[in-house]
Amino acid sequence: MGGIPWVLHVDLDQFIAAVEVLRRPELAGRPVIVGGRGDPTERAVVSTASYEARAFGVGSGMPLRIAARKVPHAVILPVDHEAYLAASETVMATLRAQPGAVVQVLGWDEAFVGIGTDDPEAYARQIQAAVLERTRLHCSVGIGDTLVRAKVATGFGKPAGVFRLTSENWLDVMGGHPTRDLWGVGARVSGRLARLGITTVAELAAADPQDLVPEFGPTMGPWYAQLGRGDGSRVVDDTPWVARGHSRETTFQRDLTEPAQMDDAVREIAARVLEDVAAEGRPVVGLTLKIRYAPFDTTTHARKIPATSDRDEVLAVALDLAAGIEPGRPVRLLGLRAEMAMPQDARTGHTPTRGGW
DNA sequence: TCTGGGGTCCTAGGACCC
DNA sequence: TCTGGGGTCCTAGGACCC
Repeated sequence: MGGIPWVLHVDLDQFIAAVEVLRRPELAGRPVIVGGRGDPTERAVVSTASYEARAFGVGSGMPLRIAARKVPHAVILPVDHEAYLAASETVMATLRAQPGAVVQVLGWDEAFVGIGTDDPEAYARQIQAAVLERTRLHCSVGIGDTLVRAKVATGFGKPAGVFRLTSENWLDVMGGHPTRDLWGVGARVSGRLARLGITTVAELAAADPQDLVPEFGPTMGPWYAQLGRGDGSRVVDDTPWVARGHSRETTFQRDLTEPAQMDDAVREIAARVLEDVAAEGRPVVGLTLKIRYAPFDTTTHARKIPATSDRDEVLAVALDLAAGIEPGRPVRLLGLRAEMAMPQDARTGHTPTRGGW
């Protein structure tokens, strides 16, 4: 494949809501909210809202209860992981089928596509058409000369558009934006940057990386400065992802108060984690129990263990960690994460790090 | 606005070792 | 018996993303 190397970032538009509307065409044009088990009286949050629902101020992460209050006539649906996974796999297969494409999956509804071409816009339109034809789903495409610029560009293309962001126009387009609009800068970090007198992308781009070290450390400080410039890796890496671990957690509809209930919950969660781990055929090397006490006070207890694939051994450690739950405090959530041994080739191979981007 | 679930990575501080 | 300086491993917590 000839031409200049480009990074494309493909992002499905309102993915989850779109999948739901596809199988229930009568919902088209209506405010659709997907979250939890679809019951707004339960403890749950919004996974995705359709554009019609977003117009009422509903967004992902919002408690379902609040969303339902804001849009009383909304259609509220339960999360259906299988359906989204199936749709996602079709989308990713379509991307991989594009001539010359190197595909790096980022999640259910987004991926980087590396391609050598002299007309990235035409290639992007071709991708959109192929995805639409195969799945009836619309996507937006960001074009960039780095991963970061491609990822940020997509936001300007939504919905169903294409936008190009390179070193040429990065500061013109992004310079005046708050640092929060960068991929990897959240509410906390943007606040800490603001205390250093840095509120815009242009200011972050102009910052001396070394000046950020005292606040953010030797890895993250320079990384944020680089992010401000939009610089970083240009390499789309299609190495299959190897999970570091698997976890399950449950927010109880009513807080648990009895130790026996908590032990039962840990057994149940551990069984599900072990199922996920067994599917990988790799031994467990560490466990982390997550406890959220009412009202919302979260802590973790972790332990490294000698590599084992024995379910009873893992369960015994999980229960031992659970013995550290403070007696007398109502528990809102319990979670368990199992860390797995990395396969030999993955350990020696390329491992993506935040600093590396 | 009473706040999910599944991930990843970074940092700080203590233990321990030489 | 006023106390160094690395290095590594471990745990807890924080931050971010979709």
